[in-house]
Amino acid sequence: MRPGPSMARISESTVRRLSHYYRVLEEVQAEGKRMISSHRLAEREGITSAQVRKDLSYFGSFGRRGLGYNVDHLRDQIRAILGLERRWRVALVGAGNIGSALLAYRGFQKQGFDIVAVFDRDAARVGQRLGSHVVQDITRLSATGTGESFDIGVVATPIQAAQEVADALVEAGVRGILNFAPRKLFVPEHVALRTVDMAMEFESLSFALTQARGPRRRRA
Amino acid sequence: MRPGPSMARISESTVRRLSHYYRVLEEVQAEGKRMISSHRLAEREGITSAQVRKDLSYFGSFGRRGLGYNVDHLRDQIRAILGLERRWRVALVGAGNIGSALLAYRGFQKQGFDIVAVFDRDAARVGQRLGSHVVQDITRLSATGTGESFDIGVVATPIQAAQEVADALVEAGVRGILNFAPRKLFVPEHVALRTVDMAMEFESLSFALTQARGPRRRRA
DNA sequence: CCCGGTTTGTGAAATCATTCACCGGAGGCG
DNA sequence: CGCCTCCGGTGAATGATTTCACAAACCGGG
Repeated sequence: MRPGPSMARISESTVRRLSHYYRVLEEVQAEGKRMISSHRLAEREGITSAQVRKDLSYFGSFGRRGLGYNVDHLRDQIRAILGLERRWRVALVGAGNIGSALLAYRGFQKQGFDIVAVFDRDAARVGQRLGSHVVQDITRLSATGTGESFDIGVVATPIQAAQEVADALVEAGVRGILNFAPRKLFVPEHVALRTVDMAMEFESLSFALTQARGPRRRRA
Repeated sequence: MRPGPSMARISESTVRRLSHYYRVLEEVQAEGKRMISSHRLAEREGITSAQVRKDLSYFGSFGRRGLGYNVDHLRDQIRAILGLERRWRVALVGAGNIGSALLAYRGFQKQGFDIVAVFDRDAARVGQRLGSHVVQDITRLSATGTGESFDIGVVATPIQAAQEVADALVEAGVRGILNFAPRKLFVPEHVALRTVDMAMEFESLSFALTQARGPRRRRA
């Protein structure tokens, strides 16, 4: 389970690329290929082969010189590294647009993330069916938490409620939070936090498009 | 419009932080504060004050020594830098879960991003009403493009269609693409690309949670 | 068994991003 | 006015990440 070398601090970007490699390997597997070189893995991700090898080297030696990587084996290794061999219990807070979309999309479940409970604060939504779930009142989060716990909490609420909800999730014992509200959340050291900020992505595009006309673009 | 110094290459992280500053400034404005220091701006984002000052310095000198930044003024400046003074015409491709959520969420419109057309390939969805839009067949993308053009295209399709759709959007003349499909897209040099990969974020959490129990966590 | 063509793993170098540390402008107070 | 405190702008130092470049491993063929 910890096959790698000294297990130094792994950068966030490395982990993100591991996810990408994993997806490419699934594709390549479906294409029936048995081996793949770092070079070909890289070109499908638009990065350099050295980057691929370096990323993998943090966790061990999975390739064979002169041959490349065995697709099945590397996929299994990355799967283990990312912790995808087990299933994760996810609590979703916020049954609005994004929350509903996440719930309806079955792809996460396929990867091992089970949304096992849905909460909302709005009385109009509490009690309603949403897919196979019944929306529970947010106050029941801690109550439920004592009986059956969650690994991960998803914050899909309006911006004003986000920090409060995050606190409640931490209270309920989650060890990771995925935040869709466009603001910085503060959580204890031992809780992992990732944020998906779509407004920010739009604004980043807006910036790029605005710049594009002024100064010359980056080199080829 | 280009108030800054030599206008060096601005890093992606700096632009992302500008978005954050912008949001914090809106909050602070609502609280009625007139001035804010880099230190207080930083602590609301969980970063250092030097980072704030450095980020802003790429674009000009907006503060006053001893006083800090004028909230209204700085907000306006960042708004201009991010290109949020104009409105952007957005084409949405994919009327599934994510697409519908994006359409229903009015927040982007408030920031200047108008979804002006919705496309899908699925015959079952084409022709249906979705909010105030009628879903058009994907093949009409290029046709529409000649008449009225789009600035930004949003790819909210299944993974298999994503590259094809991106190509069609480029063909239709968009200058930026926001991709929600969990795969690397290839677009020409002159088209800006941003990707929101929720599966990757979940996997990144899974990694963090898996690591947490093994080796010691990072320092305080 | 040796040679040539591949491809990994990895220190070293280069590049990129963040933080430090200090100068100088700004106001307040006695 | 003189002094003290506050705080932005910025070059220099540090730190993190990516790329380079090459020795060693591996296979196939003669």
